[in-house]
Amino acid sequence: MIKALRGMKDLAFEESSRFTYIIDTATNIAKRYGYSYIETPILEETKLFKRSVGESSDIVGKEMYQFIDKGKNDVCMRPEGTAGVVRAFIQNRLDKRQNEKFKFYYHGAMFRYERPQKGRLREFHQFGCESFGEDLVYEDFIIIQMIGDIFKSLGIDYRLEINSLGCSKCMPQYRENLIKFLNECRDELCQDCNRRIDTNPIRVLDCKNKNCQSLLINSPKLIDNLCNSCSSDFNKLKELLDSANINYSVNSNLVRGLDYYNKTAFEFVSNSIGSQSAIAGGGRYDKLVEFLGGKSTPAVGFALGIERIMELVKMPNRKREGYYMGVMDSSNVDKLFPLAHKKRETSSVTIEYRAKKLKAHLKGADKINARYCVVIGEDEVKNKTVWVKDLEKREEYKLKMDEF
RNA sequence: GUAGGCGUAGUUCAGUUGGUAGAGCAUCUGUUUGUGGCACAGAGUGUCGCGGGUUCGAGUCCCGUCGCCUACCCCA
Repeated sequence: MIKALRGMKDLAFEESSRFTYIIDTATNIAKRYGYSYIETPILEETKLFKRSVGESSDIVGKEMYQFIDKGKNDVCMRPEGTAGVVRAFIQNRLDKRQNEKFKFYYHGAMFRYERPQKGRLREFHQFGCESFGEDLVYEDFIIIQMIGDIFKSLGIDYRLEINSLGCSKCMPQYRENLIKFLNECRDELCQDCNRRIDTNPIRVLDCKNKNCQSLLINSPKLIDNLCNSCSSDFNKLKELLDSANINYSVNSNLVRGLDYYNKTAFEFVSNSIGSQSAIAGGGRYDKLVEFLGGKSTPAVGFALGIERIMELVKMPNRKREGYYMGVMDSSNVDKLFPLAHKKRETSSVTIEYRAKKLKAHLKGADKINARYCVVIGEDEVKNKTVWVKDLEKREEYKLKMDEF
């Protein structure tokens, strides 16, 4: 038997309806916040991700679906969504329209070659938003509020953690201080952290190792070393969240996995889906557009992990909907087709081609959760009528075929 | 890549010290005339993941292999 590849899944029935429900809900809310849809290719030049996500990250270092295509291009399947959107933003010269704001939402498959586990697949799906051209911290707040709206609408409980990663003024200095601190306790830190000190020292901060965390209690904190601008933006953000009654906690060790973030960083976390608990993450990335060759443009964005959210979402109760049609004598099936076609202009219709007893038809209609069970039997043929039962109201009636 | 757990019917699982393969759910049919969800009765379905080995005999024991799940790492 041919099976789907490891870490790749089919979604059908109840699962696929949860999947589309999440996307529909997020889409509606994003539109209300002024976002419009952008579709970008799954396959991109490998360079794009190496430059944006960063070669020090595991995503680029060892998790990409990367290959040489038949035209000898070094390509890879996107491991995340932001880089492609930024590339499209620059390629379409939107960066040149400096006073305009652009807001895009997207959703689609992302690929990372990792060992699958709960909440982590090799092909997974994200819904995300990217806002370009706004450097005011208000936009950071509005984006967080929007994610809050999406989770509220989906009936999902979450914890919000925020941090500031500083900017090119305050980060380098902090980074040096941190490296100095880490080198002092190097021998006591775990192996992974020792590697990270050289590759990406900021990442040591969110090491899960308990021993490392206890050593880090005394590490210099970035939020204590922010420059004036970063610090006042961060305070403003907290103030806005407070006044909007959005609960959050400041996690000074919160680091984004991708290198392009600066200033505001946030993560929405759930306690009830196992180890992979981040259900949304994002922040500001003011340098990325310029870094990818565009004109300097501030930007903020986020992404939701759809599969992780699927574990949490409470679906609204499914209502009875549409028509089920059947006959009691096989010679009459043809009579259903024009009736069904007419109803399909506005409703969903399922036709049972096989003749059955009335009881079996009612069961069939019930099983597919139809609102109406429509049956043609002996009497109906004689009188040119159809028999209709409203399965919800439990009422039945007969209609002339032409009036149906 | 590492560690632990698990692979038996469509599905969830049971299967005692090795002795011809089981249950619930689902499906289909019936419970006398054309009335759903409930109840009752009946029916079908298996390369016991795959390959070796031990044995008169293996779902059960041993070895190998593949797959799935969870966790580490990393991240949404």
